[in-house]
Amino acid sequence: MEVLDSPFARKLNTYLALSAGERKVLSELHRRRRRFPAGDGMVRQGYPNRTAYVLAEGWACSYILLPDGGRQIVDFQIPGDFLGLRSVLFAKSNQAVEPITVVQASEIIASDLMAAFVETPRLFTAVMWAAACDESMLADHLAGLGRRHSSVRMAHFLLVLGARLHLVGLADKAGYACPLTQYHLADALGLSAVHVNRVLRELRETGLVTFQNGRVTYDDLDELVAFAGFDRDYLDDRAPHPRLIASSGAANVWLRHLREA
Amino acid sequence: MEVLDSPFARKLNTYLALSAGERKVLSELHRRRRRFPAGDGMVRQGYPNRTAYVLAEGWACSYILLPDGGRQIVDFQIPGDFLGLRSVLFAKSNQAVEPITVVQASEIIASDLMAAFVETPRLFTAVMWAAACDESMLADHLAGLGRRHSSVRMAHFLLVLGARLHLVGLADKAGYACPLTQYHLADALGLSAVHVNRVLRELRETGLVTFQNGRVTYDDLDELVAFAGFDRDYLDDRAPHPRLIASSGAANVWLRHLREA
DNA sequence: GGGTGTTACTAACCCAGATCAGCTCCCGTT
DNA sequence: AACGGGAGCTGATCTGGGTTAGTAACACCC
Repeated sequence: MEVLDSPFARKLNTYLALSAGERKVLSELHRRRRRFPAGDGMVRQGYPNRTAYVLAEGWACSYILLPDGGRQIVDFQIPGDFLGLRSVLFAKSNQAVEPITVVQASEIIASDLMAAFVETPRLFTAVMWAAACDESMLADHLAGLGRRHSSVRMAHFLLVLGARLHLVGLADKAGYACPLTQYHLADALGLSAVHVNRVLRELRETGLVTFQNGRVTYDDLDELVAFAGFDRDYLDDRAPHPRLIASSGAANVWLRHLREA
Repeated sequence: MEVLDSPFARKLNTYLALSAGERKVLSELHRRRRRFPAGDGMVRQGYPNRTAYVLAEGWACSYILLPDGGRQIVDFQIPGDFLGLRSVLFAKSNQAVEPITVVQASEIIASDLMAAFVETPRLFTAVMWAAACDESMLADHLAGLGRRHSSVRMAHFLLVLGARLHLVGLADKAGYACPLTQYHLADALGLSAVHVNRVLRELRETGLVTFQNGRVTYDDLDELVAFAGFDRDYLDDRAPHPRLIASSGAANVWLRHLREA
């Protein structure tokens, strides 16, 4: 199989096989590259911002700062993820975005995106699917914070992250490279950094996963999956509805209606 | 000011003043009414489902069932809210939806919605805005679960709910009618029902809010807002970007491009 | 080569909130 | 009138995870 030129294309391709033409259009969206050094805010909370990006390389996170100074990481962005979509739509975003490593991102201009959709309507379906998928993961994250105990929450989180990275070819059955610090995990999982350390030790000592030296290594994947109550079909079940694929995309329905009008 | 005919129209109208024609198109979407008795599942977790609804009357909630039997309520749906959008897009939804009271909902057929967008493109902007707004509230809920203590979490939650109900004319400065039980609050806020009771008592006894007999009453709104660290402009800040309004909607950009193609 | 910052890691203690085990009140059934 | 079930409410006890207060290892920089 041909190597796809960007993680974004690779991700979209997973459930909606893209034609050569569609891939070309996609790659043209990636013209305006920008580089962000690690740690510098890309989007600030409460400030207007008008650009969206697609992450090409590196990791970032979006978070909410609370009045008492605490922060809650809402999501991590990995290669292939959209970034700052909300801040284009809203006058102010309630979230801030910060690169974790050095980040390479392609600036997406709304009109370019629209034009791309027009040229290749199936891209619309694919992008909508990716967005809906993200929201579904957000709900899952929320359920973990509300109802899972720390070690299960951690185990589940590491597995979801692995599944997402797998989609863009950055993880395999053995594990994945992970630039997060224990502080990032704490802020994402609603725990203290101290407790994150305890939980990671526990998971390591019981032979489930090892989080160390910037790598996550599955020590016993089956046990880990069982312990976390992780749905093995995690991302598969979020595949677009067969009907959508069969009709070659909602965008086509849209287009047909437009032309009849 | 004229009374708008549905909560959905009323909500969309708040930030994007709708013309009479647009309102008419909207109301036509509401033709296929369905009634759901309280308690019966409308969408089941893990089952395919192909219909989306707009809630016209009553309350519902969407939740995730965890392997250990716990449940986490992800969101409450109040009149004017979309419902089951995800389950149209995905083969399976990871969430279930259940009416809390008797629910009147309008079945929305994808092609009707598309047709409506074509007739009145600004509706597209308005609906996208509402969807993005929901996602932003989801992130806020998540932050509460991760980083707010029980009483602040509760206070904040009751205020957000009030703000949402206010948008559709179901709340005023004094409070609002609320059919939720303490168990609902527990499952939404990640607490035990016992603790919910204690927190509600505390808030009542300190003279901030009273949750009783199916009503939420603000006893001291200013104090409550301060205590919860609630952003007074909560929903205002989620207004669409001025640019969107000025250009009379993203959908127009979209349409223009389509016609040039 | 010492100074300063960041991340990992640990132990001791404490508290927010869970769990358990009851209670009452209300409303709808038979 | 008796029954049952759901919702609200409360006290006693326990515990998961927070907080505080450190140490150690490794950067990077002057």
